[in-house]
Amino acid sequence: MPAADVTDLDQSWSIREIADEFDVTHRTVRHYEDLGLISPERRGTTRVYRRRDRTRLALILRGKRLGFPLEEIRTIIDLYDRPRGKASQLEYVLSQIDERRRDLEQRRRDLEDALAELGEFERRCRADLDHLA
Amino acid sequence: MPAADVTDLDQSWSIREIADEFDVTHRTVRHYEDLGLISPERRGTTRVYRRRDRTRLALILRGKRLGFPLEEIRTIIDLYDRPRGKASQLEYVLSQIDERRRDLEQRRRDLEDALAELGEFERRCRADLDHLA
DNA sequence: GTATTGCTTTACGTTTACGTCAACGTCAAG
DNA sequence: CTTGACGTTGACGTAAACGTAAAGCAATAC
Repeated sequence: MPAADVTDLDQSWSIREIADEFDVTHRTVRHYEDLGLISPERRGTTRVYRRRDRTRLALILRGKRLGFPLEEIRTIIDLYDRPRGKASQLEYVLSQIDERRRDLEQRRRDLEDALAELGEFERRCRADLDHLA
Repeated sequence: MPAADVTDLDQSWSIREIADEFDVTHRTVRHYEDLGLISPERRGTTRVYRRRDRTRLALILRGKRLGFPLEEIRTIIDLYDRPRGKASQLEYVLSQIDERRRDLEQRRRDLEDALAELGEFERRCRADLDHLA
């Protein structure tokens, strides 16, 4: 029996299907294509999305949740996909990785701070509440 | 001798001073005021920023680094500042805190995933590089 | 057949987050 | 007293990230 799940390399989806699945509109998906973030195959004029496109879309959406602009997300995705046969290219990619990590770690610090403050605030609120009872 | 640092409750700053200090433009600061995120005193027509405004600005900018829209940031700041004398109000605040925490924790998961992927990618790049040498 | 459904492109509209003038007040320095 | 430096309020511009409407092709549904 043929695999019917996502691990099937030959499986494909329509724009509506992946849009629904990732909970975005088809317009959004096309917008990402306009910006060069995904480039689905075409069957005639119709877009055909494969596993690779799903992976990219997932990366894009996570990047968005993290607050990155689409252009920056594109450079990140391109970084992952860029050919890196020569040492000089690899060195460059490694430097980019380093830059990205710094960015992400700054965000993590901000996030931890925000969560800590939230926790402290909650503690005070609960104390106030206890005091009222 | 009078305290000359930020802990001085009476200290105040001009729009230019805090803009420079937080590395934003005065236009940005005024924009935040238009949206009701900060409301500095006025000496005549001139804006006067105090410690409370600095705290808010810091919160705003961290929110921005985390990718929150300004309107959402306002609801968060208002949450911190809202009067919460009655139990019903405290309950509401606590529910809001819970919602915010969920959001932040989702972001943290995304962030951890992104960092993990980046680490794995770096590992592969370094392996490729070693293989070339 | 025609009608509906789903895909396509083109193109203009909208919201957010400011940038960028313009036009003016005000206060200290020269 | 005029020149700057810094402040003010509009008001319009812009880039990003889509939304939305128009108009058309193409296959299935009746």
